[in-house]
Amino acid sequence: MLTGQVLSVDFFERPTRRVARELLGKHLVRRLHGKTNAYMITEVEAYDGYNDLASHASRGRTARTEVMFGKAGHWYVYLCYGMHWMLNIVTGPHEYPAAVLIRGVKGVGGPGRLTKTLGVTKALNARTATRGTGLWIEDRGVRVPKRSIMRTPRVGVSYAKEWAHKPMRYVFDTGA
DNA sequence: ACGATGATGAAC
DNA sequence: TTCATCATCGTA
Repeated sequence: MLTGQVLSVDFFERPTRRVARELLGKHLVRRLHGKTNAYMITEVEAYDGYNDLASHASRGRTARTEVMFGKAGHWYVYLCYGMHWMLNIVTGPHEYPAAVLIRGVKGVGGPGRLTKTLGVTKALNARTATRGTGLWIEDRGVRVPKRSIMRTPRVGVSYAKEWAHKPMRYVFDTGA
C-alpha cells in the first residue's frame, strides 16, 4: 500500500495561516472498520487567535474551546447547526488558540459531508492526529503550485465584522 | 428560500 | 433555566 510521511506536531505548531496553506494537497487518512482510505485535502480555513471574531476562541476559554488552547496536532471536533460535525486540527503554540477547519477533500466538498463520509464524530475530539486514533494526515508528495491556490473570505462568518472578509480560506484548484 | 436539529454560551 | 445563535446541508 502506498503511504506517506505522517505529519507530526512540528508541522502544526507553526503559524496557522501557513499550516492552512500547506495542508492543501496533503492526505487526510482514515482507518475505520479495518479499512484505510486517504483523501487529498482541497479546502481549508484558518481560525487564528483570540482576536479572530470568527473563531470560537474569541469568546474565551470554555469547555468546548479548551482543545483550541491546547497542544497542536490534536483534533477539534464540534457540532454545528445541530447536525453536522466540523473537523479542525489545532495549530500554533501551546496556550495560543488556533485551528484549521478542514472543509473539503477531493471528491467531497463541504465540512459536514466530509465528516459524514469519513465517520468523524465527537469521539475524535481532543484526540491526536496519529495512526493510533484512526485519523491522521500524511504528506504523499503532491506538489501544490502557488498558482493553483485560491484565497477567499471564510464561509458562514458574516457576523465576524472585519474578520469576515479576511482571506483566510484556502482552496486547491486541481482543475479536475 | 427555508427548515431541520441540538450544543453552546450568555443572560436572567 | 431559558433563549438566541450558529465555521451546514438537502430539498424546493
